[in-house]
Amino acid sequence: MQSRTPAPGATPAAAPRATGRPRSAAADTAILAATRAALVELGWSKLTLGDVATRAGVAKTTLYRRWAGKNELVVDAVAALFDELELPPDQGSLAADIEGVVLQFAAILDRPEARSGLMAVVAESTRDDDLRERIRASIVDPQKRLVLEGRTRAQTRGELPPERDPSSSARTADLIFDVIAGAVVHRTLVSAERADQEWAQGLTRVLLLGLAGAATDPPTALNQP
Amino acid sequence: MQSRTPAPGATPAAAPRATGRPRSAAADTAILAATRAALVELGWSKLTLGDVATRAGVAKTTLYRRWAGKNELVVDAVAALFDELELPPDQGSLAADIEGVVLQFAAILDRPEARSGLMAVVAESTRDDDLRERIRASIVDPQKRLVLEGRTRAQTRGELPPERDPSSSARTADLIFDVIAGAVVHRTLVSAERADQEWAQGLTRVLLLGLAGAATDPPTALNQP
Amino acid sequence: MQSRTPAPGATPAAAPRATGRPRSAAADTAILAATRAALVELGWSKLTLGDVATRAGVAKTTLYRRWAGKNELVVDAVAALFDELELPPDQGSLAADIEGVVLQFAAILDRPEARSGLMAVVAESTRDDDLRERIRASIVDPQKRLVLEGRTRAQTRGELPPERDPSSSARTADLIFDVIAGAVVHRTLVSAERADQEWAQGLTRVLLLGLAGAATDPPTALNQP
Amino acid sequence: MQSRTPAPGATPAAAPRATGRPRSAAADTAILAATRAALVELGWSKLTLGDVATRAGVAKTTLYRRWAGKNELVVDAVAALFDELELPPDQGSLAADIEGVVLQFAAILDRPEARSGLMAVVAESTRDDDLRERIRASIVDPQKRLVLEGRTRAQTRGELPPERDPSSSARTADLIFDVIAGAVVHRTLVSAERADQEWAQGLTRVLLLGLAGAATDPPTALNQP
DNA sequence: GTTTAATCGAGACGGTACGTCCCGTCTTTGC
DNA sequence: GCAAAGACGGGACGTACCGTCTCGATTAAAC
Repeated sequence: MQSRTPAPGATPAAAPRATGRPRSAAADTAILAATRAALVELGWSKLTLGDVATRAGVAKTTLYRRWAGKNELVVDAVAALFDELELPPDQGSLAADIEGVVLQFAAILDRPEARSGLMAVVAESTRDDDLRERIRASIVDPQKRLVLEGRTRAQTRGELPPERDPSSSARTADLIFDVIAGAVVHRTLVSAERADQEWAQGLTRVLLLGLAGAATDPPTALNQP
Repeated sequence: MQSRTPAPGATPAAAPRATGRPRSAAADTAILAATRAALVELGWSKLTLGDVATRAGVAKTTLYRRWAGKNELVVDAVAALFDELELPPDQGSLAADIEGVVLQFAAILDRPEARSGLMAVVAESTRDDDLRERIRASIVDPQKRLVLEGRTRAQTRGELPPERDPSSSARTADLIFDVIAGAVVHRTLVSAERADQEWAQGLTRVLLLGLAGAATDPPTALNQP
Repeated sequence: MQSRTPAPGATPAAAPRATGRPRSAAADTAILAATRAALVELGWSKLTLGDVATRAGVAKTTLYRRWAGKNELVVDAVAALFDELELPPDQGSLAADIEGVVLQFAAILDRPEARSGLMAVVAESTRDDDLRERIRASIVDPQKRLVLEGRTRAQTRGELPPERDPSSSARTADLIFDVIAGAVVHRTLVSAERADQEWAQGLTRVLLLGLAGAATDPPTALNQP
Repeated sequence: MQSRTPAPGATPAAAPRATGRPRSAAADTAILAATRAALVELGWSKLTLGDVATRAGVAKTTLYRRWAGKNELVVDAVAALFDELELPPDQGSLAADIEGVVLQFAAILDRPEARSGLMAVVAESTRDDDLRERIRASIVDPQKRLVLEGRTRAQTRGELPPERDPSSSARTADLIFDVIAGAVVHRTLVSAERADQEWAQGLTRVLLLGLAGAATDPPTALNQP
């Protein structure tokens, strides 16, 4: 999770240092919480690391010892919001599962610390490959997992046929993921409308019908009316 | 286009001031071009207004006389990229029209000045209603127009039935727009993959099949398999 | 007087810039006064440029625009104390003149802003030739002038013979100056005793007798008893 | 020598603690040597205690356990340079003795670790009485001893009359000491010229003639020419 | 041979000041 | 009255050291 030093909890077997005063684990928690609080109050652009340190009751140096900058810090702070992201208990149908995912994502984007924080780091990531990889690993991939789990469930239920071509299958999953995540973000942040249950149902319907048709029709058929 | 003073070109008849040296029209062009160049070289976060002024061969005061700040300036600079957005000549089918829109939007997002500039101002707009309105008026609405024009064309062609319920119709158009724009953005910036023709075809197919089904099936049918 | 930019008042004919807002002359005065006040209250080592700027009612940037650092600033601030250094009106005798110079120098070193400020910059100057030259020009040379004037007066009065060998004459003046200034500094700062009138008379007596003897006796006589 | 704890070697009888790991004697030596090395390389103002500790191969805590701060450490480090200060074997004349003292002091001030270190702690001592006392005890008094020894020798030789008034005698010794030390420091650090043998002879001559005259003439005679 | 206690290295900690960068405003001269 | 130029007060940056603290590991005298 840290940027400056490898996460110590990730590999408990390999302790990189055995000497010196150990880092305070409480500091990490306090800093991330303070970051989210500052995001809510001030937004990304007015958030300062000095202020975050003060809120966390921590020296600025402690903060810089763990994170390389504002971007990395906010990614970790926002990523924690996505840790609660779980595919809800089996709803009995693919449609209900998709709708659940959409609403869960919409609920996160309803939180002000996610709204400005998330888009801001995405904007920064357009010029920083490390940052994009960081976002992918700690924010995007956990979401994507839900899409893949949902498909597995649907296949178990028999709603979807088992996959034949793995590469085409991955491409489809990517497309669905971009559509779901992209639509929710665009609706919420650009169109500035709530992604409520009715809207989620509409999106789900279009997606399911589109996928059902795509599974049967040849891909090029639609371009030849 | 300006933020501080109403655009002089818009209403040439009503000149609010008649004395003193008139504002240089060339300065506006130079400033916006310099802004785009700085976005390409430096990205949003490292772009400074002082640097833009220097690049444009203009004093900082001149810049502040015309724009209220970085956000407003970048919105105008990026908005100019969307001026070229046009529904291409009738391709003969709804699918081709949609695909054209998708690719055109993808082409704009391929430009580095759009990538970071656009997302950054969207992030800022989450805490600034004026800015969001500004973005909507000069960037989002021109895109949305394409979706509406495409539907009209398809109705003229007979591919789509004429609208019955105007409110449901608007809701559907909004959904499509959020899906298209959101998917392209997510694919391009978050997943960091090119939105090429093959991908555009896949998205178009899902969309068309979804819409076709949604037009016939009752909305709730899918939730009751 | 400034370090960053050449003193504009020094060469009124050559104006280096004709455009832009001119520098505030009041700021210079306020900053130097604030520096002396901070020296009195805090001493050299606890003096911070940020604090000086605050006391002067000036931004830190304004201060850095004019001086390169703490050393240069303090040299100028202390140098102003030496501007008042004047050979007092003719006292009628060389002894009285010397005593006057000693007491005047002692009076300056009695001020706390001079005590720590002066020695600190001298210490720094041991590793910075520019700084030493700066000290020489604005602090030491004005003092030295008094010694030379005093000698001229004494020659006019007939107390001292006119100079024959200019180089030996300069060497003697340097020696006298090092003795006077060095003794006052050492007495005041190292021995930490007041250089009062009684002490000044003692120093003056030794100096005059030593010089009178040196003018008559051959230099090497004393080493051959 | 230490500041934090009483010097253990000074009073070997009174050991305040008898158990636990004893302090490393080698550490003291290494730290003082490292301090002098750092003074030579970096000068006073850029010398940091962390760097000294690293150079000495010692933890920062070890250093702080023995010295209270930079000032105290540097005083001890510089004081060691004055340990070698000895009145050279009897040269046969007061003049030669004085000249020897002057040259010996000049030799010490020729070393870069003394140049900036000494003046810097003197500057600090203007606001710290403990520090001044420390400097007096470990640096100034050893020098002063030479002056007193030189006078005793001269009296033994018959060059100087035995003292009659002890208080006036002490005053004269103080004056001579301030003149010698002050002149050498001023010549070396402020005038930035070498205090070589020729200069030392000049100073010695003035001093001896001055003292000889002062011993015979009434003090006030010179003010009434 | 244990115990005991102060030492050692290492390095994280809460702080303070640094000197720089940029902000958005202002005060000039000149067109 | 606008434009270029640049100084202004202000705020945040990221870094360097400060002097303190918490670690586990020595190390020698006391038991």
